[in-house]
Amino acid sequence: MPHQLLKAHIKKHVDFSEEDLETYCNHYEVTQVPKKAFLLEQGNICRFEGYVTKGCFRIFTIDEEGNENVLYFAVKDWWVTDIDSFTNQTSAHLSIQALENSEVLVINKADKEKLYHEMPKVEKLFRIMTQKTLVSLQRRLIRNHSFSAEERYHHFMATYPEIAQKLTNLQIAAYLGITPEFISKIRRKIASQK
Amino acid sequence: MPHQLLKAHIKKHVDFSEEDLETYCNHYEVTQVPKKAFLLEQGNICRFEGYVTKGCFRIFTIDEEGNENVLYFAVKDWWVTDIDSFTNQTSAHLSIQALENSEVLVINKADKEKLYHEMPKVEKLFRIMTQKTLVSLQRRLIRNHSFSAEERYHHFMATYPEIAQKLTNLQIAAYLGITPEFISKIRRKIASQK
DNA sequence: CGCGACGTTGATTTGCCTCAACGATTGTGG
DNA sequence: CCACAATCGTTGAGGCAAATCAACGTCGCG
Repeated sequence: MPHQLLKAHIKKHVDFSEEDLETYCNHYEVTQVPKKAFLLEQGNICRFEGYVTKGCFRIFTIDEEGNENVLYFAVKDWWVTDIDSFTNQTSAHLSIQALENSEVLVINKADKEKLYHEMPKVEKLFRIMTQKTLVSLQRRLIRNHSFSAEERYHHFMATYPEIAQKLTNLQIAAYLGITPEFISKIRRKIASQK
Repeated sequence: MPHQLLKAHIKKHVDFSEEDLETYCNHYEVTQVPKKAFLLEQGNICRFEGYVTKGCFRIFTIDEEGNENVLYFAVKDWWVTDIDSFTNQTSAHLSIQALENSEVLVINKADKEKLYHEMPKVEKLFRIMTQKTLVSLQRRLIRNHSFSAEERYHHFMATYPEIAQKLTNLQIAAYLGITPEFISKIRRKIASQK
């Protein structure tokens, strides 16, 4: 069942035969991740690339002052990995933690390399997906420059309502780069306008 | 000569035979771009993917309030394109302008698609390069959250001294998301410390 | 030479943070 | 199942980093 989701995901991006899909997806293993468990911790080497089929993750770093910065949240149909650490097998800058009981399809480095080699279409798939991710990150960067904290909050809530409802203000704040207190003040403002 | 630069660039990332390199690079055409000329303007469709061999470009957007936000600067050995517009042939969000007399190797969409199809290694090359770009953008996003304006300025100057020397304060400010006046104040502070 | 773009500087303002105190809600062990 | 702790959300006072606005000096260029 979880593999069906992955297959549908792939078909949206590239043209795979049913046979290729089968071969490819068979290398992914279903993993249950309990709430609060870490899939990856900053400093370790990322041994997997994951595709979320259930639940929710936060992908974040902790800087020198101990502040948590959330790079993104991953729910059903999103990918989770530290790309840099996974592709180069170097120490990870990112941590990945489940915010609720979750399920992920994971593939290891050796299998992934083998598939890149044996199935050129896999290169294409990930070239396209990485490009899409890059474009959305570029837009987010520009938004961070041209929007105020309040505008970024509204944008996030409007764009990802299903994700937002799984999160605490603290987590949203760590994603937007603002304080939870300030989110509270934004909410009050909205409430008073109604 | 400009093609040699591109060849060296490719060899750094993937394993191409001399023959493959030759075939591939022959599809790139040398283009001269005079200072202040636009390679691409927001709203048009991006017909090219470019590799800079000389000069300097700014890749930016103008938001509703008329503020310019610089996504990045491209000098020798950097790529310039609006990925989203180029891959989907949709209207561009980005503008690309030469800051000095420059030279670019460009390839058009049809040739690029043909090469993706005929040479699977090209998929790999761009998958890898896009991943690297993504990682550096992720880090930049985190830096924007955890660093102050002054720290970001110092980081930029320390990381890209050769690029910085080609830029005005106004351009650096548009890249960092701060005002040119504030850069001026940072500089004064540095000067007074010596 | 004179114009326009850029850099500097100071005064003022403001968006957001910090800190601290206090409810509300959730989770947990007895 | 309740009590208590821990975590989270709210609120307000005060502070600070950086923006805004305006004026002026300077440099490169037509």
